[in-house]
Amino acid sequence: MSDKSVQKKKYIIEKAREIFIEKGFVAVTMKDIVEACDISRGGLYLYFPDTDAVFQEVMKLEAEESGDSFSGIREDSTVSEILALFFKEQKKELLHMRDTLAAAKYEYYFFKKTDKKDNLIRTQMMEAMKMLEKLIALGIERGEFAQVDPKQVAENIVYMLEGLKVTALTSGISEKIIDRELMILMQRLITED
Amino acid sequence: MSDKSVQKKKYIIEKAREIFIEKGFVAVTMKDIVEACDISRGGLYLYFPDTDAVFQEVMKLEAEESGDSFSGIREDSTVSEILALFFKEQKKELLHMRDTLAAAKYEYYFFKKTDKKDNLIRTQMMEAMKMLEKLIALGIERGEFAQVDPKQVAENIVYMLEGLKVTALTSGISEKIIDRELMILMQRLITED
Amino acid sequence: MSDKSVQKKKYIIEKAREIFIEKGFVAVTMKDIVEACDISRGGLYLYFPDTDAVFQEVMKLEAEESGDSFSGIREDSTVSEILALFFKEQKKELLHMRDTLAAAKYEYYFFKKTDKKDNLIRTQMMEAMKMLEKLIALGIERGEFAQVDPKQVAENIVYMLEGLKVTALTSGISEKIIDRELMILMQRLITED
Amino acid sequence: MSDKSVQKKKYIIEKAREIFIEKGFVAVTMKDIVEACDISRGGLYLYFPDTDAVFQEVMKLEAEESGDSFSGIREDSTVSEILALFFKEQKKELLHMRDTLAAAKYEYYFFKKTDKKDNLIRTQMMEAMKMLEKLIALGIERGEFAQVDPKQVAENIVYMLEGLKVTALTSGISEKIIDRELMILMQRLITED
DNA sequence: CATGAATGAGAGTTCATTCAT
DNA sequence: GATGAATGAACTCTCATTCAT
Repeated sequence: MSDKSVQKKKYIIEKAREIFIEKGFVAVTMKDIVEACDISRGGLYLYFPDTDAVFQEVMKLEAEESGDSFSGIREDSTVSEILALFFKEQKKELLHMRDTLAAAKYEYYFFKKTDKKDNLIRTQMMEAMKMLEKLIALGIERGEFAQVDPKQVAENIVYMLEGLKVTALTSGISEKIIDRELMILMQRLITED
Repeated sequence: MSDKSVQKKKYIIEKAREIFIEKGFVAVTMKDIVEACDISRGGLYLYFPDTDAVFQEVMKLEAEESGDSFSGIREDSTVSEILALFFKEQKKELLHMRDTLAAAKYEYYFFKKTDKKDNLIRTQMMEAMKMLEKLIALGIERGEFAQVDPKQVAENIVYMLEGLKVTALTSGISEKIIDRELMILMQRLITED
Repeated sequence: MSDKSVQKKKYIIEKAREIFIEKGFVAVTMKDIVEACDISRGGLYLYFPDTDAVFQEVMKLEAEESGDSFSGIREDSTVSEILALFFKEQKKELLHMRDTLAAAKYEYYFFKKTDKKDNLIRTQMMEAMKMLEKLIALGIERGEFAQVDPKQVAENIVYMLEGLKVTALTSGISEKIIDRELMILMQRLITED
Repeated sequence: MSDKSVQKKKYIIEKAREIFIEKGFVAVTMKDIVEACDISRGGLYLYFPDTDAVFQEVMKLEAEESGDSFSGIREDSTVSEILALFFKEQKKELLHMRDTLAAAKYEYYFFKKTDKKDNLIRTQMMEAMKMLEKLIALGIERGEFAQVDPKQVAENIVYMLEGLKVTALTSGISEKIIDRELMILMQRLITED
């Protein structure tokens, strides 16, 4: 694919992303994307065969870009500081769930009979779990955290975050509650059981 | 509405429920419902103007029927027993999320700009929270539970349950993990902080 | 299907027949049929899923209607007279092949991987062969025809008629030639070998 | 046109031929040809404006190449031997009609309102007739054949061959029947009337 | 010459919705 | 009330054809 093609494909993905955020996955038509991108009817099909393919690429792009996280970490940060940063990011996301692909992703995976292996939500949850597990283990090692089971606590955190996310999407969730729940999660690490 | 009409309406709602479980909310068409019910195209419109209206009634019916819960509670049950029963019910649901309206409900509320007041998910979460809060307060009063903040713990439980539910829907969740997470929730009530 | 539906279906088939005569099979679109029938886009799909289905019914109707042949036969006709009538019909058809479904049928069967059993062209050829065979056998019995092999001559006649038909369609064929070829076929029966 | 151009054009024609054999004439698109040749979309248009033009050239090439027939004829062959060779060639073709352009050609001429002069099927039929006529006349002269009307018998043979061809395409035809029908044609020349 | 991205016309198909019976 | 035929809007998808490079 030529350089220009790559650019155009990326442009389509970015435009489509906005639509998926707004309308979810199922409700989005190829026509919606065509109109958003202001390209011709057939033009879109040069790049993607269906909305599914577009959505996959949208998710892929997002996954790549989110790799930039934790850029604010300094070498000499304590584990608590890093974790605090992680929760801060999570809070930011929770406050803007409506401007996020989350709902579309949920929709997509609710009804896709997709191989468990290439389930992005699962993959990202697993990655988050592993990252947290390592971090917690390190915190325990350094004496910052209580003697908890790192893996178990990591999983617990991730499930709770999912709960907060989906609640934010369906019912809305206040900053106060977010703060409180995240606080509980953090304290559990520090508090002696 | 005549008696026969009431019956027919209920019949439609029950058939439609199966479709919403299978296909979610957005993907379901009036045609799907007509075909599932084996009624005439025009016939459905006598009862419901669109899928939205059908889905609302499906949810309403389900809410009414789920009121039958806690039927297994005996007068002399301890609070722990009641809570255990509640978690047992939750576990059962978590193991069969795919045969549940949950995904359709999420889908529905993700993209409905609906009045916060008639958001059934919210309502049901609130009810669950209040019920749990009272139960926990009672448990504390009776000395069964530790001195926790009933409201806060109730909310925490509900959010975690949401997290497990949505995870079950998108990625699947093993019985082992369900057991463990529910166990953690229960222990937190009993354990001395 | 209601009486009205049956009427409408027949109406569609008749209109479609004209189009198939004009354009063959492959080139005809559902849109062509819709426009010829002056019905709505979706309307046609209530009756037929695709052009293939329409064409099948067109052929079926034609097969039924062509059963009316040989209505001019009298009880006391000689076999020669009957055969002459048959050839007269064939001549009439050969002179108007362009107003016939023949080309569309050929097109249809050239590229359809259809079960040999439900191949209408084949079926009709076989029927014609059998009919001719019986007739010739009868003619021999009655002493009208020479002692030929009825089956073999019948087949020969049918293949030759196919040859004349397809030639008429691709290159045109003059009445003179038709007369001569049909004459040869007839004479072969009468002439002593 | 440069030498390279000529080569490329021939290459396209050969590839296109395969497609026309497989799909007939009407169903073939410029895209089909482009893909079969693995050339650029625009590239094809440099050589041919539409499928019609491609098909014409395909037929032209084939006509030229088929001129190689009768290469097996020796100077001292009898007319019967030459005719037998001709029928042998015909039989071979009849047994492999599906790997032949015949169906596409029929399709093409069924619906082309083309000038009778440049109708290749007609031209080729006429040539075959003339060739046969001469051959038969020669056979009669040499005393190999009975005193038939050469022109009339030649035409008769050609029409019958058309009948067998089109039957082979639509319904299939067994080797046994081919043999018998060709035998009948030959015998008619030899047998005394 | 050659490429292949881009366009837009047009065919296929599905459904929400209406309405005569 | 109930039916289901009919309509037409909306979407999907494919190609012939053009054109900048």
